[in-house]
Amino acid sequence: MTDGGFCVGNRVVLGMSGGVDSSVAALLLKRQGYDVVGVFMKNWEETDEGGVCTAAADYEDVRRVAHQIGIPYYTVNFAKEYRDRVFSYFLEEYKAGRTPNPDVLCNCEIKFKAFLDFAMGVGASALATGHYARIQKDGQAVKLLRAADLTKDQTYFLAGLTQAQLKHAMFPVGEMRKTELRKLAEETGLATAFKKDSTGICFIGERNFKNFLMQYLPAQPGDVVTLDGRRIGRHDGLMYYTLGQRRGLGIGGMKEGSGESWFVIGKDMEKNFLIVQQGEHEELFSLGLRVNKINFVSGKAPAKTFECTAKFRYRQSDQRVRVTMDGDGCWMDFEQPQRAVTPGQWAVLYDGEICLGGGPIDETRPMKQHSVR
RNA sequence: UGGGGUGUCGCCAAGUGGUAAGGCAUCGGACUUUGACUCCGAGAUUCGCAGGUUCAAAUCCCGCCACCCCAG
Repeated sequence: MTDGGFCVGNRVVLGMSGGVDSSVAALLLKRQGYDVVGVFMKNWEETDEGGVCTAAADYEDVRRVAHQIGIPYYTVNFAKEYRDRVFSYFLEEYKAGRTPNPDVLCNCEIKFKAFLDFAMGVGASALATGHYARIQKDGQAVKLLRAADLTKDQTYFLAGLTQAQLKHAMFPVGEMRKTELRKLAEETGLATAFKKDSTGICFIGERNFKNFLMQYLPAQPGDVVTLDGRRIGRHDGLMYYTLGQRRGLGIGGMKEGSGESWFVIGKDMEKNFLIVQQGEHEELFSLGLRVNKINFVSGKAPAKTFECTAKFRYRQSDQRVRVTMDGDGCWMDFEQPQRAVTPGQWAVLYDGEICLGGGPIDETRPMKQHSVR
């Protein structure tokens, strides 16, 4: 065993999506001598707008890659678990006017819970995925580190995981750069070598987001208003918009005004107002935030108060913050005002390479208090 | 049915004889395993309508239509 001693057996269950990353993960694990079992998760039953079930095509890719590499492959279905533990939360958050991040929860509840249980149940000593992240052994504990390829780092989505979960996790592609990975896939002739990276909510896929939400959350049209109370448009429902959003407002070319774009700066759930402002101003920024329930990968906060960096949404550059623990949650004060920090999204903390953990944003401290009229 | 003003892409708006700026919105693409932001690209053979002058008009002339304002 040269895997750092995280597992006692030789069997590894690998979650295979049908994408190039998990395909290469399979290749690497196989080459390292593991007893690799590829498993495709089908966690969403519906077809896309075109009536196409993309899961079938993805599973076909899993089959081809598994054949090429010479590993067995299976499929599991956690659609019920996904609906109960992820999608229901997702809808509740939107109803409450927030902007949830289902994929962070999916990792906590599905991939590294239901799926991990499944893997353990079939005798695997570890569960591997194609995530771009790294795990480092630290005594009895494990640390979650950013991926070697910082442009692909996905630790943001893994910040909700615990020691118990990460001790059984393997991220084979975490040390690779994406370009190297593509090259390896191509050289090996993997069927997925040139497959386009997938985006969209994991397991649900790319959609016209608004139309998708409309299927579950009926439209509740209301007024689009400015801070001084002018009604300058109509919206289809507050849940279809997020803070900082520009497109889809349909506001343009008014006689008065600066000619700049309009952005969503707030929602008045009581009055069903979508509050917008022209141009990027203080009302769009916040100085701090609160997380009511924060997870630390290590199991506990590093200190009562500490400084580190943080991301408030995926692919944002790190920002310096001061964290002050408060019960199960904490406050974060930003060194620099941050644009469009949005409740429901995750605030994820980093200490250099180490992902410390994170939690969903519950409230923000606006740079400038504002309310309509 | 008196006077004045205005009609240029969905909206705002340059352009006053030389062959339709720009902004917002919209659409397409890139980026992206959330939702956004961002970036790139596209668009009026046509200037309320119909004639006329001119080598050439959105820009000049004539008529009509629509809207606005002030008077009544």
